[in-house]
Amino acid sequence: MAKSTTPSKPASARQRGVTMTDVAKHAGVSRTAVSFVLSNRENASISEETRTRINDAVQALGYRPNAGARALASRRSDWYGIVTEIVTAPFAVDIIKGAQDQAWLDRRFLLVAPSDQADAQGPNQGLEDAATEKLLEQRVEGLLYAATFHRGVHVPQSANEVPTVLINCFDADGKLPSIVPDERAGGRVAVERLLKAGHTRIGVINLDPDIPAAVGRLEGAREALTAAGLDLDPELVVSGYATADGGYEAAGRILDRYQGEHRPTALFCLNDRMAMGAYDAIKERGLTIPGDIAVIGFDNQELIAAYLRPKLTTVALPFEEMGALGVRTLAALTAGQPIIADQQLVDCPLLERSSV
Amino acid sequence: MAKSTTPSKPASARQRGVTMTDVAKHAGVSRTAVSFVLSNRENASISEETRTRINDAVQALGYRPNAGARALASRRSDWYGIVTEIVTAPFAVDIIKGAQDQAWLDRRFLLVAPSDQADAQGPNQGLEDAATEKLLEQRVEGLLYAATFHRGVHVPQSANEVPTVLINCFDADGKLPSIVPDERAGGRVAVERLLKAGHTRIGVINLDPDIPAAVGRLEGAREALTAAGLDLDPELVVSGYATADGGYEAAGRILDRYQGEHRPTALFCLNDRMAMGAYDAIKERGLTIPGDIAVIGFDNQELIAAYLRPKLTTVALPFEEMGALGVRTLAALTAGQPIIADQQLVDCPLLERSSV
DNA sequence: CGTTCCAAGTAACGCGCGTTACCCACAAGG
DNA sequence: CCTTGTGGGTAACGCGCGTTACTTGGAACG
Repeated sequence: MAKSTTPSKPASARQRGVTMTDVAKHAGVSRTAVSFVLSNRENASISEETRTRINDAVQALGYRPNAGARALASRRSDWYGIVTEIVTAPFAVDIIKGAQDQAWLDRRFLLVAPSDQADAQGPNQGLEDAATEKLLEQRVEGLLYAATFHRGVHVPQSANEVPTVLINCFDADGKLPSIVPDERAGGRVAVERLLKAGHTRIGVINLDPDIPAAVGRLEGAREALTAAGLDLDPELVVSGYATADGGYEAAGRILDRYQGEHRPTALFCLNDRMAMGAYDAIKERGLTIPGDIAVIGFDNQELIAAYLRPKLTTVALPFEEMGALGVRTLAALTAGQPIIADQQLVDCPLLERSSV
Repeated sequence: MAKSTTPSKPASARQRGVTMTDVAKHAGVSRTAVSFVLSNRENASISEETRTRINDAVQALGYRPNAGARALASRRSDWYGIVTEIVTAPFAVDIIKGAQDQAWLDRRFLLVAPSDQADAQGPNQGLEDAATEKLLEQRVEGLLYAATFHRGVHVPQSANEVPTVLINCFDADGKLPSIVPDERAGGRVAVERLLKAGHTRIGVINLDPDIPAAVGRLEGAREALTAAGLDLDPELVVSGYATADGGYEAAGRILDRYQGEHRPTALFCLNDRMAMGAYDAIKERGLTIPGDIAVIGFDNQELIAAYLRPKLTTVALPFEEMGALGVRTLAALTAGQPIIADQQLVDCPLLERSSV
C-alpha cells in the first residue's frame, strides 16, 4: 500500500495553484508577511506567533513556491546552464555529476543542454548556439561548457553575456576561465610509479601526438625520467589509434622489436582503451602482467580498468572534481569575485590496482 | 580573433534586459502587437509591414524572450523533469540522451535532478523527494523517473500531482505507466542467434536470479530452446556476481566440468561484464572465440563490447529509445491523451560483432 | 448619407512573487 | 500633553509577458 508514505502531506496539496495569497488568507495576514517569513528576511519584524501561524498555513495548504515567479520578481534565477556534448557522447558524464552535486549543495539548479561540437559537420550543426540561446532565455546566471576530451573549443558569442567557465576544454581564441586536468603531472606520476617499481626501460603507447592530452602526458613522463637521470628513448614511443585495436597493434610492434633484456619491462599506455589492447598483445606472447611486463594506463575508465584481469593501475581523470570546481568558480564569478586564475589545473590521482 | 563569429549579432545585445516593451517602442507599435507576432498567433490581424518592422526591431535590439515570464503568464512551462540516479551512477546515460534529444525536438526543456535511490542507506537519503519537490517548484509539466538498471522502485507521493512516466523501472506499488526493455525477447534473440550458428549445447552465465533482467532473459532463452525442440539444461546454468570476476569464475566452472563433446560450444552471458571475464577464462584454457566457444553478451556496454578481442556480439539495451519513448509518452499524457499502455516493452536489438 | 463590417491594432488585467514605502498603535521621554 | 521612536505589520508597484476585450479608421453596401 502506498498509503504509508508521507502521510503528513494533505490531500489538498494535490490541487495545483496554492498561492501565497491563499496562505496569507488562511493565516489571516498580508501576502507581504508571508513573503517575509518564507524568504527568512533578516530585518523583518514579524512576531514569533504570526510566524508560526504562517508556517502552519503553508503546511496545511501544501503550499509550494513558484520558482519562475520568484525568479521573475527577484531577478535572479539560481540557475546555471551547462552545455555539453557529454549527453551525446557520454564518456565524461562525471563532469555533470560533479557539477550537479555542487550546484545542489549551493541550492542551485543545473540546466543541461545538449551540444554536438564534437562532430562539427554533423546534422546538428548550430545546435550549440541554439542550446546557449535557450539557456539564456531561461535567464541562467552563468554558463558552463564541458567537453568529453581535453581540447580547445570555440564558444558561441552570446556566452559573453553572462559569466562563463570552461570544463575539460579551453577557449581557443579568448580568455575565458577554464578548468582542465593536469596532464603533465599525471604523466609524471604514472612514470614515477613505474620507476618506483624498478622499471627503467619503459615503453610508451602514445595517442595522436597533437592533442593536449598526449602533449602533456608525454611531457610529464619525460620529466619523471629526467629527474631519475634517465632519458625518454624516442624508439620506445609508438603511436596508434586511441582504441583497443590501436593499443594492441602498437604494443605488439614494440614487444616484437626487442628481445631479452632490451625488451621494455613496462608500458605506459596513454589511455585505458589502448591498455586494454596492450593486455591482449602481452598475453598472446605468453608474457604475464605485471610479472614480465607492467602496464599503467590513463583515464580510469571504470568499465575497463576495474574489470581487466589483472585490474589496471591507471591515472584518473578528475572529471567529477572538475565539474564541482567549475560550479564553484562560476559561483565566485557571479558573486562578483575576481577570477581565481585563467586556467586551473586539477590533479590526476594515481589509482593503484594490480598491473604494476 | 573571435571577431569573425556571428557578426550579425549587434553589440547592444550584450546589455541585458531588452524587453518586449523596448521592442515595441523601437518598432512604434504596442507591446501587444509584438507579443502577437512573436508567438505567431493565428488569428492576429497584423499587417505584413508592421510584422517585418517588429521582427527588425527584435533583431536590432537583440531581444531574447524571458522564458520564466512567459511561463508565468501562459501557465505552461514547456519543461519536463527527470529524476534519476544515472547522474550518480552513469551506467545508462543514454536514457538521458534519448530523452533530452526528444524533448529538444518537441521544443521542450529537460530539467535533470539527481537521485540516490540506488543506495537507500546512503547519506543522501531523501534526496529523491527533495529533487522531486524542486522540480515541482519549477512547475514542470511532467516527471520522468529513470533507473540505472531494470527494477521496481517507489516514487515519491508528490509525483502524483503531475503526469509521470517511469523509464527502465516500474512502479512497485502503483500503476504509473512505465517503459522497460523487453528482456524476454532479448534473451530469445540471443539464443536464437546461437542456435542459428549451429550451437545446441549452450551454457548460460546467469545473474542474480531474482532481478527482472535475469528472470526475463532466462525465460527468453528457454523459449528459444523450446522452439528448437531443445531443453534448457539446468546443469548448464551457473550464476555469479555481475562482474568480470564473476563471469571468469562462472565460465571457468562450466568449462572445467565437461570435456570433449560434452563441453558447451557457446556461452550466453547475461551481461557484458561477465562476458568480459568469460573471455579470459576461455582464452586461458587455450580455447578460441568463436572457434571453440562462441560467446554472446547482453547490455552492449560499448566500452567493453566494442573493445574486447574479438569484439563481442551482444544484445543491446535500448536506453536511448526508452528515454525518447518516455518523453513521447509524457507528451501524450500532458496533452490529455489516454495512457498508451500500462507498461511498454522496448525491443533489445541484437548487435552482431565477431564472437559468434 | 447612414449603417455595417472588417482589418489593424491597443488598453488593461493578471500570472505569483519580491520589495519599498508607508501606516498605526503604543510606550517612553521630556 | 506632545514628540519620538519602535515593534508589527500592510498597500501598492513592478518583474516580463499572455490574453481578452475594446477601439478606430476606412471600405462596402443599401
